[in-house]
Parts: sequence; C-alpha cells; structure tokens
Amino acid sequence: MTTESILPQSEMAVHPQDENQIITERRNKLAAIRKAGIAFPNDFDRTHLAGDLHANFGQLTTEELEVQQVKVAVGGRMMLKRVMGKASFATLQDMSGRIQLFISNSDIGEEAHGAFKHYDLGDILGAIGVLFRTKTGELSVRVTQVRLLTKSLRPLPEKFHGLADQEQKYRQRYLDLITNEDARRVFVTRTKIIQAIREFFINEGYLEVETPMMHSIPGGASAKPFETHHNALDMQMFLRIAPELYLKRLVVGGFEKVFEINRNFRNEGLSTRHNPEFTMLEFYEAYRDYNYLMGFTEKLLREVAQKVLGTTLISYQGKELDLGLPFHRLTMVQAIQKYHPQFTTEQLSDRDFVLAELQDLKAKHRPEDTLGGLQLSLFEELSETLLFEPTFIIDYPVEVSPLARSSDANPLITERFELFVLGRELANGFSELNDAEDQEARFDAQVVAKEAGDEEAMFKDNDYIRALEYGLPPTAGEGIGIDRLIMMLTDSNSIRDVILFPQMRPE
RNA sequence: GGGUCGAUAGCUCAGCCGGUAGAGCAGCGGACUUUUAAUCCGUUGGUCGCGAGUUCGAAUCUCGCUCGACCCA
Repeated sequence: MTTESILPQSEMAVHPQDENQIITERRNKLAAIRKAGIAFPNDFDRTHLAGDLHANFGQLTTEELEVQQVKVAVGGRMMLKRVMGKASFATLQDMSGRIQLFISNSDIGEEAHGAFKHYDLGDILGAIGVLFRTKTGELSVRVTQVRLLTKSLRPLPEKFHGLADQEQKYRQRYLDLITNEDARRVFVTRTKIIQAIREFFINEGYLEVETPMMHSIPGGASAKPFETHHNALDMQMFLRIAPELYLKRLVVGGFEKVFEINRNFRNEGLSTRHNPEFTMLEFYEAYRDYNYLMGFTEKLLREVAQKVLGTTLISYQGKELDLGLPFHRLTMVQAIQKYHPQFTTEQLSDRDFVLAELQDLKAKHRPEDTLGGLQLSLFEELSETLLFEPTFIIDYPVEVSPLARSSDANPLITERFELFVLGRELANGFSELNDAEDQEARFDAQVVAKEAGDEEAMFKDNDYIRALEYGLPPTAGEGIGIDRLIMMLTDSNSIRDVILFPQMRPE
C-alpha cells in the first residue's frame, strides 16, 4: 500500500449505492469491532493449508490423531456455519481447499463462542486448534482460539447454488472464484497448461523472450489494431496484433530458437471465441520448415495434454477426441471434398466454378481473389466448422499469406498450414519468407490493398525489410492461440470462461 | 448486424388467467454440544432492468430502450 488510511474510526462517509439491510448490519458489526480494537489485524501466523491437512493427516484414525495432538493454525474464508447452542461447526476455505472447524463453549469459553456466533459467512477467520476426527469421520480442527481477521461487508452468493448469473461471474470474477470450484479448477489448469508449454520449449532448447507490446507499425497479422499515443515522443502507437516481426528479427540476430507467450490486442468484436486481448504463443526455429512444424505441433499438444490432464483423450462438450492419434493433413481442396465429395478436383481447380459456388452459397468472399483465395473462402464456408479432429490444412494462397515462403513447386501457394480442432482455428504456421526483396514486394501489395479499403491489410515495415536484408536463415514459425487451447483442454465453451477478467461493456 | 432466451429481496428462483409481491438461502431474535446445503420456531427485507402505451387496475399485455447469455453472420 502506498497511502495510509485516513478514514475515521466510525462514519465511513461514502457508501456505494447498493446498500441494503444485510450490508448495514455488517457495517454495524464492523463499527463495534473498530471500537473494541484493531479491526483488520495482520499478526495471525497461518501454519497449515486445508489441502495439506487432508493430504498429510487424512489417513490417520481417530485414535492416531488423539495421540499425535497435531496443532494447527488455519486461515480462510468462512463458507458454512452451523451453530448448535453450546457448540458450532464452520467450514473455512483457503487456496488449497476446505477444512472444518469445531468450536464449543467447553473448548474456548462461552464468551468467545458467543462472538463467533456473530461472525458472518464470507468473513476471513484465523483459527488455532488441534486436529481431530468428528463422530461422522470428518477431519476437523478442535478450535482453542478463533479470530476475525477481515470483516466481509457484502453477503456471498447463495451457499448451495452459488453464482448463476453469467454476467456477474465475469464482472465479479472474485465471487465466481470464491463460490465455484469448477471456475477455480479451470484457471488453475490454465496456469498448468502454460507452465507445461514453457517447460516443453525450454526442454527443446528454445529461448523465451519478450518483445514490444507497443508498436509504431503494427505487424505480423491481418487485424485492426488499437491505437494509442506516446506523449513524450508525440507519436501514434499501436498495441501489438502479433509479435511475429520482432521474433524474426531475433532470429536474424542469432537467437535461432525463440518463443514468446504474451498478449495480443485486436480491435474487433467480442464473441464466445474472441476477446480483444488474448494470449498467443509464437515460436520460431531456424533451419526448419513447415513440415517439421506440423510434427512438432502434434508433439507439443500431446505432451501438454498428457502432463496437465494425464491423458491425451479429450472430452469436449460431450464429444471425444484423442490427441494421441496422428493429426490429419489435408490440402484446402481435399478439406472441401472431405465433406462435399460431389466437387471434383477439376471443378475446384476452376476459378469460375468456385466463384459461382460461392455466389450460390451467398458465402463471404472477395470476387477479385485468385483461385486460391476463392478456395479458402469456400473451405471456410463449407468445411472449417466441421473439422473436429485435429487437422492441418495446407496450401494457403500467397495473397493471404504475406509473410510466408512461397512453394517452390507453385509460387501461388505458400508453405503454410493452419491447424483446426473442434471446428476452430487453433494454430497457424509456415516456412518463413526470408527473401527480403520478395517480402518488400508482398508488403507493397498489402499497401495497395490497404489503400483500396482493406482495413486489415498489413503496413509496410521498412526496418523489418532491413533486418531481412542482413539475412534471416531458413526458418519455420508458428502461432498458437493459448485461450482456445485452454478452452479445448478444460472443456470450456466460451473464451470468457478461460480469461479471468474478460472484456465487458462498462456497467 | 440477425435470431432465441433472460433481467422480480443480498443470492437462487416462483409468480403464466391483469386484481394488495412469494419461497428457500442469507440476515435478525430464540431453542439446540458431533453438524455436513444442520434442524426447529419467530421475524426484517422489494422503485418487479428503464421508458412509454392499453386498462378502473400492469411484475403480468403491447411497443421502444439498456444490459446479458446462447446461436447465426
């Protein structure tokens, strides 16, 4: 804390607008506590976590516990309270789980027990006592001292149903976390997934780096950026839409295997699959190509699932898939034909035919595109959402892949893939374009598109061209959407369920 | 942007046929020394999202708006 409290001992002046009877009652209790002494003490020394007590002493019998006399000091939020005259039970919740307290006149005296009876659900308590097992067998603390450490002024959601309102779960995530074990599980799993990814890359000899979040030229993806302004330099800046161009500069600099896990920002709509800021993994490895990346990606996803979930079998929204099985690899044309075998390869290789189909389907497309671009539009319309099992789609057209190396066999397509799982794009990787002159020509084409009105077209980044002119070794690089990966591994239906504080409209 | 559903006590919800606003939990008071969403008795608590309209009368019907969830683009 940087400021001292200047509030008087009573009469808190400014109260929120949603005061009610329960809050008033609790404020009155707090006022009485203030009068009696220190209302927010910070001298309680917690010695044990609930989860550790269950893990370490949960197997001991009543008699063994009686002999050992394990003395503990536990702290946490009171979630349940059952007062029964001369004795009470309460359940404390800490970061590791829950532990039951037994409080009785005979252990702590009538006065202390009486004070406890006025504690409210949600209050933060510290309790000292000895472990024992109740008549029904539950490991509990026979309390010899219990203290109120933090008064909770607002009532918790209903103890059985918890918080049901989705909006409130997102806006007041702390309430969701207090009351919903499943929410806690998801976010703990999120952290474990990211740790597993990090370990995987470190074991592979990669260097983790951090590159700028504020760019003077937004690059590395086709997306609308957030704009901001740097006062001292008096210049427009952008929150990054991707770290790609900086990571490849590092490969130029000799960091031949780099990765970054960090936030990207895209100024687009909100949905169950899009949050304006989201977490991206990007990695680059020199002397590799996109074929290597596909195998590498399979290995990465398999190992992360195995490490975090203990299995490669995923259950998602009632459907099963096994990351342990080889991922499918299809060209764009094959992916269309997989679900629409009535189209022949000849037809799908005929630009006029594909264009006519798109128009018949009223599908989103750009009529001026080449065959490859139109095939991509048809794929997105007909097949993308059906690709439930992990599938690499290859042969992306050059006009939508301005940073990817062209195929030596066909300069109109690139050495690029996207990975689809659960009907969603999860990853995007390619052999990097390391021909500086080709890159400059691709940027120039993007500038033409931008001037023609394409808001998502890329800016030309002359410093990046200059870096390439020093020589980028042959390199493969990839981005994986971490939030979507976490959705898959935690069986979450909305990106908001895997982001602690998702973007919401102002209240 | 389009569609569906929703917004009633602090929380979870009922109230559908238009006629004085309900339950459980939480709170307050009481009983209860082994409870497990404790139980039992009593009790406080509401601008029914906002704004119009229809009507003698609207939480309820109509229209608009705001916010949210889900689906689609």
